[in-house]
Amino acid sequence: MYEELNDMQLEAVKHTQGPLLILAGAGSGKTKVLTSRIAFLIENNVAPYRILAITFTNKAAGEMRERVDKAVGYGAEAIWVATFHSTCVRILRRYADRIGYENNFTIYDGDDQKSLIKSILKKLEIDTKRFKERTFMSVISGAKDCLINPTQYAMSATGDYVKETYARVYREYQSALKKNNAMDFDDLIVQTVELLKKDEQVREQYQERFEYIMVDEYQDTNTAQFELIRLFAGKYENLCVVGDDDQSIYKFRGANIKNILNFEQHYPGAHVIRLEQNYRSTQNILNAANSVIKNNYGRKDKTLWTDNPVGNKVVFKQFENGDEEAYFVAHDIARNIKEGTFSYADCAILYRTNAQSRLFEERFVSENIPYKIIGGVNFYARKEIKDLLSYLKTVDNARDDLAVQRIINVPKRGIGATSISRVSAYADEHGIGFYDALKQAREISTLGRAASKIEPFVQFIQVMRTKLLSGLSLTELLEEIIDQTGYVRDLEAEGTDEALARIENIDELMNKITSYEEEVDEPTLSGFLEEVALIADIDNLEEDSDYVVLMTLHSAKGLEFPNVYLAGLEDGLFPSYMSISSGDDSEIEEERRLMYVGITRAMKQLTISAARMRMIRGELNFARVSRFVREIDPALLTGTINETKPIREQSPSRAAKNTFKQNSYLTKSSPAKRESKDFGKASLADGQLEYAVGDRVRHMKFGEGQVQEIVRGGRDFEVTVLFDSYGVKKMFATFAKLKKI
DNA sequence: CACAGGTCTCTTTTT
DNA sequence: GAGACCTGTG
Repeated sequence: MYEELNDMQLEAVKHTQGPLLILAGAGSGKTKVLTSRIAFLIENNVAPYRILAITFTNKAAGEMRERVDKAVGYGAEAIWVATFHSTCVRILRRYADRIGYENNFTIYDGDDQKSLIKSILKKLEIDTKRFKERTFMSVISGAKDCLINPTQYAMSATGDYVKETYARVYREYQSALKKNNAMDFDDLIVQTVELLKKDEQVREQYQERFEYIMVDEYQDTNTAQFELIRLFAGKYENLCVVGDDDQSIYKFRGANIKNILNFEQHYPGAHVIRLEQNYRSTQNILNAANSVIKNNYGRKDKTLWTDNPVGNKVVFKQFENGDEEAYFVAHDIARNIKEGTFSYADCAILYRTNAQSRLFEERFVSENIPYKIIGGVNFYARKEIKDLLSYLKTVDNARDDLAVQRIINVPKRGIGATSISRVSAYADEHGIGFYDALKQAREISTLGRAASKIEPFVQFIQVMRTKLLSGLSLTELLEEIIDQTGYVRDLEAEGTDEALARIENIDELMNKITSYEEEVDEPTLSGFLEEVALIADIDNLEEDSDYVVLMTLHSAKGLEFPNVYLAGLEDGLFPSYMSISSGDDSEIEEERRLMYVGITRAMKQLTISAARMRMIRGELNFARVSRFVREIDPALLTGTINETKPIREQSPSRAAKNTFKQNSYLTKSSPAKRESKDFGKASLADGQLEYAVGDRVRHMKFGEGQVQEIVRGGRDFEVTVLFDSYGVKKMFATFAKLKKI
């Protein structure tokens, strides 16, 4: 197998001792190197169980597992191939009791975190108008990514009211987690680090065990993960990390690009190998990627090249709006299928935001193109799935207060918010869990008659437990729950498309639990719940089915497709408005890396598209073609960028005018129409607002601009403003809070 | 306590 | 345009 490797790859495979940094450009065969390296280690008599290979996604782990199994054969199953999170879960399931948790702790997903925070804000009487849950979540997550605990955070926050509030919530949040015997995603890493630092015995055990460590996508590690790896590798330091600083796209999640840029400082004497030959893309595609990424500063110097054919030029298309864009992509795919150039599964549509998937989905449905959307709402985050999982969790151990509270009134049992908070208060008072308090419902004096409504619920859970203990299978248990609660029956009665989709999801859950029972030697309810807790949508991408895949650029990292469409290449969407308005070049650079990732997913054909107008959050936005498209060497592109002038000088296209008409927007040049439509009220409107057509105004976000038109809408005035820096925006007067200047 | 209807806000990106 | 939140009614 080694003869397939080029010199650099071979060197990386054979360099097994000491720290090694492999800078692997996109499509340079890094997975092949990693798997070959594992095979090589084993051939050289390294015990399989002393090898650890860490990835970010289950999909990547699964892929590597498969390839390792193939390359190694006997003993491969002993190699530890896993994601950061599942690695940590595995360790914590054994030793969490040494840091004050029980080993059967539950794992909270984003939804759970959110509701926990919500209840904390209520408890601390924090004004949710001024402070948003989201902010707390990201502050806490950010702190954890950097291994800052509540006490440390509080110390750095003194004197700053806002930060002190964050600190209070963080502290409360963390102690609530502990009380619930729960960890959030970040905790899985943080607590493992904590465990390894505190407990010498555990640390030494794993340091001894992990003689050889490999980390994939190293550019995306955050400080906590860096520390985790450092601890793991503490004894042998046979640490091989693979990454590409040009593909670092998770800064918002705490990824610290310095981990890879400064690897040689962290590990003096580290050997560095560059993999610069690309085996994936055509020359045109690769050159397009190179011409974009070279605009970034502070990169590790490298130039990707390929022996592959030159290939077709990159196609650039510009459309009036998002509908037309989706229409084109659908028909382009249909054409490729018809001509036999590509199969559906060869095609992928990549975009910056999940919201963009909708237009494509609608179009694909009407054109009968099979598709699959990855991401958006995770399967296991869907309401119906979370409800049923909450039942399972409650039957399993009921330690998860959130799960119990979620389902206590699903279906309706007449137990409302008031009763729940009374039970909660009682539980707090007596230092017991929520479910235990439910069991004693009769003792809770404040409940009154509501107690009688709670009893059947508790009874139901207890019966399920008994049945499970007496040998009911997991599939049967779930069936019983669905049956007894009437969950599916209610949905059937509803009969809407949405309800039917939910039933399909429930069927899917049944399939998953059944296949879990078939695949695992000793299936347990806890085991199933645990497996499910760490699954992301991308992991469910099935290779053998034939459908077009739609996903965000972030989800696409690590994947490749013969025919790729990059959609929505507009300034303000990609790069995002946030990154442009931050004025921080490093944010644009991160977006540019995302563009680089997107381009390099394509093997044979790449199509880039943009729309002049797009509805974003109910607002019609005009945008110029993304700066990233301009950065591509024009010699590599077909199609021209039809927009050399800034947006403010261009008149709306025909299609744009049509849209205006549909939305009853009138052009400035036809006051007569406005009169007839609004019976002269428009001029009254101009008088009521402090500004009129032609005035200069200021907007909080968009800065200064000129009012183009004011039209009376349903209950408000719709104002169209030409902003100096952001082009034309339409907005409601009460919402926009424009100030005349 | 449940439900319907209205209002307000808003996300890039996710393990 | 969707989802969370609030309010009023039965």
